[in-house]
Amino acid sequence: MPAKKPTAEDQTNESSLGGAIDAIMAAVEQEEGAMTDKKRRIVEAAIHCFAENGYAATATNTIARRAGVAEGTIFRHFETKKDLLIRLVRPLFSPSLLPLVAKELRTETERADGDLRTLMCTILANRLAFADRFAPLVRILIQEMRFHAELREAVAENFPVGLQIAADTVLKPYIASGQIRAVEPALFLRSVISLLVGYYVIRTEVLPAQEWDDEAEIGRIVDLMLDGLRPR
Amino acid sequence: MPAKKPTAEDQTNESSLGGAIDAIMAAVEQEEGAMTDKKRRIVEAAIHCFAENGYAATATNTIARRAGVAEGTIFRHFETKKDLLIRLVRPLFSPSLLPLVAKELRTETERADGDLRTLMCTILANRLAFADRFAPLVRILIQEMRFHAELREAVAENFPVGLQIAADTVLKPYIASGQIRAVEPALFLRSVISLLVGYYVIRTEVLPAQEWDDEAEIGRIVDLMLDGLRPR
Amino acid sequence: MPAKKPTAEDQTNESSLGGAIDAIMAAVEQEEGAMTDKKRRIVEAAIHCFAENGYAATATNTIARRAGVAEGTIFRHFETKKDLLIRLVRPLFSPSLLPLVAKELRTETERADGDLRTLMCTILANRLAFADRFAPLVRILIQEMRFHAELREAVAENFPVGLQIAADTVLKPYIASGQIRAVEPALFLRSVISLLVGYYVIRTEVLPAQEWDDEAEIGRIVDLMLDGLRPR
Amino acid sequence: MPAKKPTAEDQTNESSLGGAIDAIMAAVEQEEGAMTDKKRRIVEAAIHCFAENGYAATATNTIARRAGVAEGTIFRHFETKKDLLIRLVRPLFSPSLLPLVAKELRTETERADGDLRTLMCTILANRLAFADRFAPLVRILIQEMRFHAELREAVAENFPVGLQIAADTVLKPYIASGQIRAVEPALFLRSVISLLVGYYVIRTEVLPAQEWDDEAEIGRIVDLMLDGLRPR
DNA sequence: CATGAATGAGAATTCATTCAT
DNA sequence: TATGAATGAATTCTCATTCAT
Repeated sequence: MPAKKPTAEDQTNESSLGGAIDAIMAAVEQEEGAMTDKKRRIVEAAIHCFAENGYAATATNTIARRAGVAEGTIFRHFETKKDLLIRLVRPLFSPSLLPLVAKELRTETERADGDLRTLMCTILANRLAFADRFAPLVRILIQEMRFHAELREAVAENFPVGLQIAADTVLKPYIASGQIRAVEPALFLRSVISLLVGYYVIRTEVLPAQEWDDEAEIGRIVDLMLDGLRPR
Repeated sequence: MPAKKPTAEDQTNESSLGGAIDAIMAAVEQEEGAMTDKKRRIVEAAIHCFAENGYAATATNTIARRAGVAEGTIFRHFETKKDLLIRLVRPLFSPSLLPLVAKELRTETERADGDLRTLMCTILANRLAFADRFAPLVRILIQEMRFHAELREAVAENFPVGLQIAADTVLKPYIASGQIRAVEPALFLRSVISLLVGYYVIRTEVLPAQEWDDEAEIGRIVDLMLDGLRPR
Repeated sequence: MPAKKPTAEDQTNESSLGGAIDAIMAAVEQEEGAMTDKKRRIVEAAIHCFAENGYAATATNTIARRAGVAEGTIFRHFETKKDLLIRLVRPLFSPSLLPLVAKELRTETERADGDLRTLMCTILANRLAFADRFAPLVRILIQEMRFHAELREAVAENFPVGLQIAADTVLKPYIASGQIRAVEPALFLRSVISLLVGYYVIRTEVLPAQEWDDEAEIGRIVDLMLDGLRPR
Repeated sequence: MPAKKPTAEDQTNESSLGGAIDAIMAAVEQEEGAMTDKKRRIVEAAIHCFAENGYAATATNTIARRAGVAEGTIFRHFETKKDLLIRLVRPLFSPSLLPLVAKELRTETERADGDLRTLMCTILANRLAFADRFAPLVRILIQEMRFHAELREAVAENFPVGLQIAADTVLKPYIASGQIRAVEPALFLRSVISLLVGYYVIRTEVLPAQEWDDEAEIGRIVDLMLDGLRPR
């Protein structure tokens, strides 16, 4: 018995991904169709490994061990290692995901009932929740985008759509009603995203040990965006 | 050596590092001491390769070929591939670099002569120039930080110092004089950095093909920061 | 599988291990469990190479070529080159081997029926046969012991047991019956082993070209041991 | 300053060779002629390293560091690594060494004045002293002989001479005078050497921690040789 | 579907040796 | 004589992928 037979035990369930994995697996399943148990475990393990060590530094052998399957099994389900990467990230651009976000946005807008501050807080909070839910996938996407044209293209295709939706839904009505100055939509979006991403990175990567009160922090960010640094 | 704004051309041809490399090499040389010609070429090639393809996906053999040296020569100068990575990035935390930035900040503050908007624009412009000058190193640092504890530690050690300097030099005097509302320094810094980084990424990574007018964009960012979205 | 006396011919042609290899492979198989054909061939080739050129001077690539397998295959079955070495030598300390020797000793003792000379001749002859049978492994063990703590430990663990058995089975009864002077067991054992090893080395390493009559030589050694140099 | 400059400090003077090194260096010097300080240190370091880790596992770089010289310096004094090995061991076969031993033997014989036991004890004690004095060289010789034809040839050329001397000086006269039975010289020599080597190995390699009383042990060995195991 | 032994190209690293200074 | 940077072939080990079972 030369090579140790991998077992499910080998899966180090240190689950640094938190409950996120369930939402992700659901999204992946929607893309991939029905999955056998082994395939599901491969996907899960690959997300773990890619997110933690990066694509290039992850051996298929490592994924197999973590998934508790034979190395060959991976290649029964995914043509190549790269194919695995791409199909993992794909759900992020699922046609069912972006419209969902758009719909959420619209609902939030209606609920806020014209109160700009409430609206922005809700939007940011929801985006933050989304990021948390898909954190490992997003992390993989961001890490690997630079090195894989396929991923870049997927982003390029889908991102503008999201921006347009956001601009149309949020920005225009409020500029029209005079509650927001006439800023460029691109600047507005970039700024909101930058501030949110900045907070997200600090919270999860730079100072994860610290206690964070998302609601309060988002409130401060929104206030800064709305009122600026200068005293009124 | 003035910062050279990267353009789309740089993305495609072989030397995407542009003139930046000279400033970097000078900084590296200050850390490493006198370098033989071959060692210099190894450093240069490694920066290129790591920045373009990532650390894990770069073979030492590739670096050697690009540097025009034998593969063994790399290991005469750097104990391991990882050692090479770490010593490349080190100049970013050079004791001669951070104080320099601090000094620049002070000079800028004095020059602005109390005009907040001018000051912030100058600061952002200078930071942007710095990023451009050390772009490849910064890119390597950001890409690899997640995977190498040594890099994270170096950042953790040096970053807070920079923040403190910024807070003391810029924020406090202006809050004292009533030109800035009493916001938390952490929030202020995070926001400024987020907005600047967001712009930098968009400009160099997401839409490098577009023409960017740094001065104007920085002006808009500063206005947003100072006045907020709401009409005054 | 009777011991085959090595001759000068064996020294020069490729398979200097002669028929010994079969007995060895059986012992290795008992330790390693069922082995694939390729693994068996790796073991065989490694024994050959290590015995002939030493561990440090043997390239895994050489072993692979001799075994007719890909180099990678070696590392599928053995974690490192050193692991291969240690697992090769292990059968020499197999729990199934030492008791076997002890049992042989007892049988020999009984058969000799009190005749000391016959007994000692039988014992030496059997030990010589054992050495011949496992010659390559023994050679590897002796050559590499100095450089690998793991091997030394294995010897240190197992050797004393063998000595004790020998002392209890052979020496004590004969001292008790007055056929042997009251010598220290340690001295006795060391002497017998030294004389036998000395003969073995001369026969196989120093003067392998010469014809050796094992039975007669052992007789002379035993006579010397029993009667000494002085005329009686 | 990429590579650390080796200094004399790097010589780990844990001197496992004991005072032996002086006698050896004198012998080497007689072979090599006058030596520069650096060359002497190379020789010393090489003896250390080869004895401790074996020839194949010792890097010239390691020798250089231990000697506190540049790697290139080794090749100024010795054509190749193998040349270094061979010239190190050569003093063991120095024309000045073997006759010396022969002369010692004759002196010992005369002094013993016919008393066989005294003579043999003296001889063994002297041989043991010799082994101790040249231990590292002897160790290297024994370890590497199997792998280097040059060494084997040197042994083959010189060993028989020593045997002949021993036989003529010690054995023949005592057989003639009836103090020793008419045993084969070869058997006699082999036995004495085996017993002595056996003791030496046990004392220095197997149980070096134990306290050894050379004189007493040699006495026991000689008694065993002379009187045998059977009671008289 | 699943396995896991086998592959061989390629990875990082080592090392004896050369050579300009 | 001494240096140490440079070399490039060789070495140990890794890894994505294939394929017979």
